Amino acid sequence: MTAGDTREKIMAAARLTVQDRGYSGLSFRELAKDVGIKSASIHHYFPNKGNLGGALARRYTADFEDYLEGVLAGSSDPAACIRKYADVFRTTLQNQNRMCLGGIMAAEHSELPAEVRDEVVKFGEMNVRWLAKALSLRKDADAVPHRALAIFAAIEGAQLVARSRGDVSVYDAIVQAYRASGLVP
Amino acid sequence: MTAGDTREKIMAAARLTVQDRGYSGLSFRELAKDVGIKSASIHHYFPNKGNLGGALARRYTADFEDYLEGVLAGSSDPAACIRKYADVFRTTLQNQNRMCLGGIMAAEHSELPAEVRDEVVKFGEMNVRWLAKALSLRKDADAVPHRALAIFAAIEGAQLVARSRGDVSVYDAIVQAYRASGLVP
DNA sequence: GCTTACCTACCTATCGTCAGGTAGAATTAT
DNA sequence: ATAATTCTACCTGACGATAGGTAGGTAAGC
Repeated sequence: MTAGDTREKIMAAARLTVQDRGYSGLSFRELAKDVGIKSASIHHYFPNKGNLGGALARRYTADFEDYLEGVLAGSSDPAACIRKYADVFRTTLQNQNRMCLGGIMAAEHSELPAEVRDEVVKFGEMNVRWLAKALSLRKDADAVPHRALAIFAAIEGAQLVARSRGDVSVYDAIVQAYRASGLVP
Repeated sequence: MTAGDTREKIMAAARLTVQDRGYSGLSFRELAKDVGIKSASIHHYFPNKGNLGGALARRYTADFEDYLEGVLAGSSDPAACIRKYADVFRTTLQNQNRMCLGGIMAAEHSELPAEVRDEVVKFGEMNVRWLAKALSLRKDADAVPHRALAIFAAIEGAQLVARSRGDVSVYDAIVQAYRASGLVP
């Protein structure tokens, strides 16, 4: 097997599980079964669950940031960029009613080891930073940092509510209302 | 002990725990310790965890609805009513960084028994119904149902993000931005 | 020969749940 | 009025399942 392959498989499977069942719902035994190894072997790559959770969130943030930078590089229209941003959360919902890793982990805040909590905060900060950049593409934009934070929170909330209903069209309706109100460009 | 007193104590303690650690974080043994009885005794009042969770969410919805009806009875200004609505979520955060029961349970969607899921949906529906009533106090209000849904989602998201940061002022900043954008009256 | 990448086997802790018991209050029968 | 019965509100003590984690072994590759 290629070097680092198993580690990647573990992270990929773990991410999908956490996005569905949360960090608390992630178990080494089930994860090992998904990957095709034994649970003890996961400890070869991640000494403990907190370490795995932290790595997961860090990677999630990095991957998302990469994608978003690409979006920003390909368009200078805030509305178009933020539409693509919202589409990511929509796609996640469509993927078997999954949630944003940062969102589901935020809800689990009090059950999280410190190293995971820190990464969840960083994920949020990255989102807000990017949204602020996207908003700033329009020269007359004002109150950018607060508005970026609000859009991030609103999108997370839309996903949360839509997930509880098990209905992507609820997400669409909410985001549409955000646009109608002027919150989202 | 007064009849029904223990049952009420169980529900009160369980509600606080779930608002902090989620439905998955609620254990019969810890709950029993909080109440001052043995874990097996909880089954005398609630046959199983799903039943307790359902009862919890139902009560949470009813209590909140009672409060909100009072708000609507005391004012005919949408902005004032919805400010009081948002203040409830703020107070919850101030109560040791707790979350709305409906919000935290929504994140746990895939781990929830059907009877709890149903109550979570009903909680959301009640919120949206009330927000629609509050918005309709202004005669020229339009797109009321969608806007009500959007406000509910946005407030839940604001609470989620603020909780992950452990900072109520983040909630305040987000809600302020909602108002500035026109989403929230 | 040492490292890497696994494995088996086990540990301790905790989970929801249940069978069965008990003291006392309430109800019913005589 | 008293005795018999049943109900309420708990208890003890255990069940099987599952959790994260660890010690130590093995087989392959450099």
